[in-house]
Amino acid sequence: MYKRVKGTKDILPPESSLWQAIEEKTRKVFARYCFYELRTPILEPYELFVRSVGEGSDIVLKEMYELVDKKGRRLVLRPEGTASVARAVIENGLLNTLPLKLYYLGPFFRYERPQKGRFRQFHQIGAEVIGDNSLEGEVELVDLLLSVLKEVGLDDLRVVVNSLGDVNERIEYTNALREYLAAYESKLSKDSRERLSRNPLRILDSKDPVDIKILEKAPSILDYLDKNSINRLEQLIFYLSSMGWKVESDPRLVRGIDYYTGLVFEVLACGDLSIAGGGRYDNLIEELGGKQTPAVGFAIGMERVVDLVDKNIIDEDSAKAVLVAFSDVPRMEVFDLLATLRNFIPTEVAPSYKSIGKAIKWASRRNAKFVIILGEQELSERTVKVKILDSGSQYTLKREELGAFFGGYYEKNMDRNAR
RNA sequence: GUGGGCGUAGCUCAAGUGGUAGAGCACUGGACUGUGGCUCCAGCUGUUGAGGGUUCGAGUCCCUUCGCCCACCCCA
Repeated sequence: MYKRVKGTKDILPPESSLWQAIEEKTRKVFARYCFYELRTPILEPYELFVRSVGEGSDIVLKEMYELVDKKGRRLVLRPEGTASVARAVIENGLLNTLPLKLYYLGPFFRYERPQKGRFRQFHQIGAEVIGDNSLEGEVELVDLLLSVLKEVGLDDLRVVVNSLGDVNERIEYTNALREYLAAYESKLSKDSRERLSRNPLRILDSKDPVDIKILEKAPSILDYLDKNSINRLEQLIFYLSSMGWKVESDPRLVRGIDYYTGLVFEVLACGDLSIAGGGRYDNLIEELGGKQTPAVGFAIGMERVVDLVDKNIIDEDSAKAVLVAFSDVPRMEVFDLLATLRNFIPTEVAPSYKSIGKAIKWASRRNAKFVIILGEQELSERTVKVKILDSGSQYTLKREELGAFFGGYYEKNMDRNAR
């Protein structure tokens, strides 16, 4: 027996409907903000992520699915979206039409130990604003992020923001922090000790109680940011709060990907579950060979959203019909009637049972709203019987009358699918 | 990579200290042969995740292995 590979998932009905609903709703919000979809390949060159995410990052060091193709090219299954967007934007010459407001949605891959809300093949919804370094742009992006989450039915949302400053500010702060922590080196947790030389900022994220105690008196990034950076962060908080969002600043918020500069943020739902994150990356595009171009973006973890979302955002099961045809009805008549019915309502045929009762039972188990009965009698009269399962009432209709009968349902259901 | 929990029918789960693998749901048929939901009756479903060991005898004890879940790490 074959099994799905570790960390992957089959999304079955009815859960797949939930995924569809979330995707549809987010696309609608993106459209309202005039963001357009960019679809990039799942396969990317290995080097792209070494350059962008950072060669010392965990993602590159141990989490990428790498493969070598038949010509010896070193490829990876994309572990995140921003680098691909940057690559595509540069490669297709879109830097001449700034600003760009793009979104994407799809599978990503990281070789990690699976756990709640985390898979090896996971799905992100992301957006990037490229070629805009304004405060307004940041406000809009975070507002967009929260609007998407709200649209899919998430309510208890909170966004935490911080600034990592520019390159110089960050280096200065990193040094100060390292110096402070070095004094406590022997008391720090094992993980934190390892990070002390490589990436002391990450220690700020530690959940070890002793570390947290030590960090209480550690220097704050806020002391190393210039007035403009701080001002800007405060304004961002002000505007977003005025829009009704819950925003707070946390000088300890850092992100694990190297390309972030300036603003970083994270969205927490239902208390402290992190479901989305992002930030500004003003140097990435230049780093990847484009001209210097500022940019901000975010990514939402689909699996985490699916976990939290109220399952009943799925549109109530759209009405459908089951055709029950007696076994002596010529098959061509059955196909013909099916085709007619399907112009008006989603329809499937019941398997042939000995008794019509079984067939109706089958239909009701399948949640059909209507049962269409076609037997010898109906055949000779060119009619069908339409039974409404909820009420049990039944009508004899001529075939030409079917359209009118299902007209109301047609508009309600087909319309929705078309959208 | 580290630590913990768990693998028994399609699903949810039983099976005191080792002693004939079971129930509910689901499914199929019948009571009811052109009209569902209720009820009753009958039937179907298994290398107990896999491999090895101890034993007269292992779902149960021991070892190995695989898988799933959870936490850490990291991140969405």
